[in-house]
Amino acid sequence: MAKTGSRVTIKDLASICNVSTATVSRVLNHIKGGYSGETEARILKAAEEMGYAPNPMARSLVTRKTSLVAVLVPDIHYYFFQEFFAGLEEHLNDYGYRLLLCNTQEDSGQEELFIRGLCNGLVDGIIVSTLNNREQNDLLVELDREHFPIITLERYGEDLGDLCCVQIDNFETGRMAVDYLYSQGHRRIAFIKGRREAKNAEIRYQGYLAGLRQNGLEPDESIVRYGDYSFASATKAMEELLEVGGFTALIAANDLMTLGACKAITKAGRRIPEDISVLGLDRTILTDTHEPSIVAIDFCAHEIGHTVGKCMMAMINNQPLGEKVIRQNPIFHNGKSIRLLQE
Amino acid sequence: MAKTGSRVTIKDLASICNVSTATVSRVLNHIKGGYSGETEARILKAAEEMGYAPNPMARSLVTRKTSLVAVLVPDIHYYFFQEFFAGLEEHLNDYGYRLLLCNTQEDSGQEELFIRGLCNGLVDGIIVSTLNNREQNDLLVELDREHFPIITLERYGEDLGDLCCVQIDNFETGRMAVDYLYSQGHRRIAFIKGRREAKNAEIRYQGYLAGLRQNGLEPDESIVRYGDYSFASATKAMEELLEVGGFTALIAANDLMTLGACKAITKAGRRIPEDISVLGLDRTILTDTHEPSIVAIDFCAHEIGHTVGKCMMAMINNQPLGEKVIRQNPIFHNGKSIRLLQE
DNA sequence: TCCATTTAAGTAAACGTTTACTCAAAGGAC
DNA sequence: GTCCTTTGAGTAAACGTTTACTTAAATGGA
Repeated sequence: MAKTGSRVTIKDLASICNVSTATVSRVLNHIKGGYSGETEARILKAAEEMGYAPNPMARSLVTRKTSLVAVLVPDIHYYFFQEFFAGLEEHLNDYGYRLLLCNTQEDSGQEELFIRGLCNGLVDGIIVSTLNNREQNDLLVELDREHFPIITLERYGEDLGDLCCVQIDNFETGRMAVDYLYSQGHRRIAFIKGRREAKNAEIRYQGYLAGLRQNGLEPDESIVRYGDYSFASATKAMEELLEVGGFTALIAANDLMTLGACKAITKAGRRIPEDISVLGLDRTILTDTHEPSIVAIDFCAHEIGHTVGKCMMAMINNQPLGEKVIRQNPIFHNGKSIRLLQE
Repeated sequence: MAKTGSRVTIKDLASICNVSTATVSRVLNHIKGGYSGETEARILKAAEEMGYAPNPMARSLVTRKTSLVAVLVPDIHYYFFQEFFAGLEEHLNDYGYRLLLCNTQEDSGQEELFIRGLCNGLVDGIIVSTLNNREQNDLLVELDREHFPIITLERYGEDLGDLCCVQIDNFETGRMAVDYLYSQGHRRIAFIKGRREAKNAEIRYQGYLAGLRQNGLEPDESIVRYGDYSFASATKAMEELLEVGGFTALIAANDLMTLGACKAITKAGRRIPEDISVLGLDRTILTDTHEPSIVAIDFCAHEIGHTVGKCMMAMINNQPLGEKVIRQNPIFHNGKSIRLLQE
């Protein structure tokens, strides 16, 4: 029984049970009406015994739904995308959906290739998560206009039309970081930014500035440096900052730069957090396992995954979506305790 | 032109070009013969202009191939699986294949559910990677017997039949680690093992023992401890080892335990590597970014991905596979330099 | 008893391809 | 001119479902 590979079809069941394929289909899909309880039991029993499993291709061909969703990420090595994917999968599996994972390798040419190859019937929807902002939004907007379910993550641009965009609250992230350090008594807070071109990095910096002003502190560009998100770039930036001096806390724009900064600090013989407090934007396994332990802001990637999953199911089922832009609040993460800052 | 969402079919092309669907199909699939150059050009032009894209479901229904492969991993958070997935994707994308990624969450019940749901026509093959060895191998063996393409990673058991198993050379990993430390002058080498139930952890330990004997060293159980692969377990194990003392080097069975051990060492006021040399089995981003920098053995997950991709394509195309068990040699990784130990 | 309604099905088209088979015309050898 | 082969197609079945439409029998009310 339940032979896994045997190709028993709905026709086989029909002929064995002396009914039509229509009846079998109705029973198997639990469509009410159109058959007696006796017939139902007979068909169900036969299906069970013969190990019937529906052919997803045949079904999809007629229903025009595949129960497949594609997720495009720039690079699965980023902790954020791992968390995001896990949350999304958790949500969509409940609806019988499976996920195609595609690494675009931060190349928008690749991205377009994937999208064009997937949107024509293979998947019911596409989720595009971008590392930073991308210019090439036209294709997405066009698909969206044709009512093909598309959701983007952290994508920015003037021409996004009605596209459903889910974003991290980058501004709040930066503001929140300052707030925390201020509450710990810090009055001079250095900042290591992300790439100049990165929109979200810029927004985090704006949040940092707002946080300073809100607490009556004067922004000072002499204790702000650019990095390129890499470990080494932050080490270098931190060395420069240490020469300038005059601050008691540091905010770094991502996890790798946080670690890179820490290296420069300990190398210089300063202690964390006694001499300099370090706060990382983007809590990941790297910041979690770091010694000495550091404070970090959690981007709630797992929760974002759930949110996106919910939106995607709504779009696929043609349900109203409410607002098109959803902003996920970051969570403040200090050692083992996690709490939501905004209710 | 090239309207992405419009559903132009082969029939549309046929009627516009005044040919049959068969001819269109032949042209589009580059099947030689059956049409003139003039006809070919006309059809190709129309297809381009109307933005024709074949319906993958309809095609799959008749060809019985979906160009989809499923990858089951216990948890995508493990660096090994990220690397593995990236390598596999790189390889299979070249053949027009896309990957379904499924997190089994280290639960063999989940694993079975996924497999049963996928093997009936949705994917052309399944790759099952296991964190440790699993008992429930029957389903896999049965599918394999029915010639459904299955490849397993790091799976162990008596009853694996003709299953294609790709494995890390865990034995060599342990042996190699000892060899390196011996070459650096160490004569007393401690070891933190993985879980007692884990087959691959046990094999690594056997490699460690063999490495000791091979170099004329006497194994000493007093400087061997069990961990459970977690950071905390290694910190605890290391604290115990430090009390025992009498060693100058340590080998830890994975990346998290390597970091956990380092924490205990620095907390105890000992320096790395001056007082104690640390060598990690499994090089990951965690060991890469650790300060002070540590030596680690790379499991070549990316390369394994390529190997598995090659095997999978061979199985799908009914080509001979050669040996069914493939063992991937680990690579020795010291800071930035990587070199193969065995040619 | 007669008519209307419900129940329990069956029929057949449709989804968009691929492909085995057929076939007519043209070309070439003799 | 006849026969064989090649070329350039067309025909239609098949893949395994779903579903709109039809139908016959049973049920129920008056």
